[in-house]
Amino acid sequence: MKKKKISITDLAKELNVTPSTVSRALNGLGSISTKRKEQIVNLAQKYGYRPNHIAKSMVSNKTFNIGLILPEFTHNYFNKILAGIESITYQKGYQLLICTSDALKEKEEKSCLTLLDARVDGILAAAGNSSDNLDHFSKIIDYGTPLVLLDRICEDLNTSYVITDDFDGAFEAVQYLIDSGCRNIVHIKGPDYISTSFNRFLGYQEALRKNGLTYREELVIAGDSESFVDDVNNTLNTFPIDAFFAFSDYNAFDIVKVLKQRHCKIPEEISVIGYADEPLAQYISPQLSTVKQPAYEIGKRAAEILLKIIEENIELPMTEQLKTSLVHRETTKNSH
Amino acid sequence: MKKKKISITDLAKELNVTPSTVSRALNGLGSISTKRKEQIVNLAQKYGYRPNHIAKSMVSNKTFNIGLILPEFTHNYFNKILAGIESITYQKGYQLLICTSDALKEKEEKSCLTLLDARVDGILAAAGNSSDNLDHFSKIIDYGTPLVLLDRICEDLNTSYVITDDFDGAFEAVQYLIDSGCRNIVHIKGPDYISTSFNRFLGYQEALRKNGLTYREELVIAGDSESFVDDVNNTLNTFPIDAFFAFSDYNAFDIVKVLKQRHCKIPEEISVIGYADEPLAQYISPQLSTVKQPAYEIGKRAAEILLKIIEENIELPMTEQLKTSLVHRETTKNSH
DNA sequence: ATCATTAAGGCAAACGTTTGACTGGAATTT
DNA sequence: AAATTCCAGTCAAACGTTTGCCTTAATGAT
Repeated sequence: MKKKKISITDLAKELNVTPSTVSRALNGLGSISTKRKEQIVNLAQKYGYRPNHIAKSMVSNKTFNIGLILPEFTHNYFNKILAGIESITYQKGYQLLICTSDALKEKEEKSCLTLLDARVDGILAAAGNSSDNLDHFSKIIDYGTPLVLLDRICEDLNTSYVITDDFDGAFEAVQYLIDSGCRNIVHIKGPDYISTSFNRFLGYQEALRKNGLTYREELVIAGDSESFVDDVNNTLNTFPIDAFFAFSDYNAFDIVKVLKQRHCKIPEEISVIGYADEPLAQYISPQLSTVKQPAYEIGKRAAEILLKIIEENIELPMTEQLKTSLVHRETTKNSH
Repeated sequence: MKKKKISITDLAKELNVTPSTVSRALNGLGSISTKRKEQIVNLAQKYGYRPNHIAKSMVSNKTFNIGLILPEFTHNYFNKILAGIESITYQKGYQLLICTSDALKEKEEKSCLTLLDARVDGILAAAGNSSDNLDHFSKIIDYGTPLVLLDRICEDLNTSYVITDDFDGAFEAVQYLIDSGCRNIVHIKGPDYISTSFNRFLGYQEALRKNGLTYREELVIAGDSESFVDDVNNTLNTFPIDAFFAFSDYNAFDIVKVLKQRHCKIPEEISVIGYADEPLAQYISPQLSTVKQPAYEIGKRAAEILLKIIEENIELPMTEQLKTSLVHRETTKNSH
């Protein structure tokens, strides 16, 4: 059975002083005689007094809790983000209240309410891919709770963001492919309504354009399609493909599998670049070249920004863009 | 700026009733005329009233928060535990307050205090270190907060446990290797200060002993050493090795890589068994045989037990031991 | 017409803490 | 000696909610 903890009032009674005196003694505020203070501190020590954060929250309207909404925890990407966030919140004395959304809009909405009800001081959220509509987040903003969104920009939502430069990451990857001699580069595209996948798509196009290669719609395949593997095979049968740039590592894994089945030489005949640098990338054979997102850093920066907003009462939203880096492994040729 | 949320008192004022009436109307308790009730509910709706959980906690002495202490989140094992826990707590309307300990006793202690200070309804913890001093956990017990420990039993601590049998898991794995004809079995050992790795080490030794094989210190390699890959190669050069039993899948992956470089036939010449069944195990080639820990289940059961203790006010501790299972894939021979 | 019952809702305390305003007395200044 | 300052504390309200007890008025039974 949960025992009643000793309270400031209990201490006050035992010493025949008022709770205010005890509070001030313990917090070192107001003026209290050294003798009294010592007496109070000693008694608190003796009983192992611990302040009640809940009661504190009531009066201060501050919980030192940060809400975190992530789609799931089974992907390395989100774990690293979590680890990054935690490194900051721990240091600053905040606790993390976590919610998983399973990338379902419904659960995401519910999580927002739950966290708001819990009166968290701020919220960090990575919107799942399935929600093209982010109204539930505007509820957070309306209430005035600081919000930092990870990974995806949403034009309509006037809040802070920490994102990686998807355009640039994609551009760099495709530029590398071109530099290493590839000319017929397929892009595996993610859902259109997600800013990240759209930006990678744009980066792909821009890299082609800048190098005088024409963009061909036939060389773009939807990565989330049912017929994905078939589409890849068809494209390989129809065009003289020499490279793939995929929206995600998982798509890239599938492509490597297909190419191995077709006894294609990787990377001599066909190069492959993925996106995210999942740990798997290093373990498959050949090891996957990929665009590395600084997940830990993203979490860290997002937490830093959120706490800055909370503690310095900053009103205007800020956006921070982190750099990706191309990891050259075994599915790409050396560029000249 | 954080806006003040509408409170029960605000609603009460606007309708010239008392807060008690509003509270009862909203909770459907006490007797209130249908008209009044409707009026109150409508107004609450209009203003988007949301109850303040903090205030509720003050009077009920219940937070609907569960504290969670894990060493880290970058390993799949703990993520799965987290996912398992979350699946239960979400369903029962509890929130998770998470703390990472980095397997440091100091942080672990601090986390205990933090969670206690936050007045969580219960705590789930996976102890990270092997120190026999678990005073910080006994503090939780002393205060009467329900506690379920994961993964590791501590004799002195009279509380509930959900564990897997590392000794047994290791024993079974090594027994399998012996049954399939291996005699010179290398063990890749985890850090000494982690009890799980130590127990697996003991299981390895016991399996050898029981089968009349002598334990040889030279066949034990530290998995976390800088020179790990060199050590493996040296051992392979020096002894007629026919199997590896690794403390973790990641070590096993590295070994497979080394063996492939040496053009060793797996499993004909050398067998490999890992530990944990990381998702990667199925993606590498050959697919890794490994000891599967039911991580998701562990989390789930631990959460179930904790909530049972909390909600049914159960006093006596319970221990549940979950079975590991050997997953036979492509890095082990069939046993006779 | 009288008494008992009940429905509807008010009152106030409680949870643990903080904080602005106040007070009584001692110490200091003029 | 009177006026001023300062120290050490007290008082009470506030945060938002719940809940046991009480009051009022209406309803029903006799």
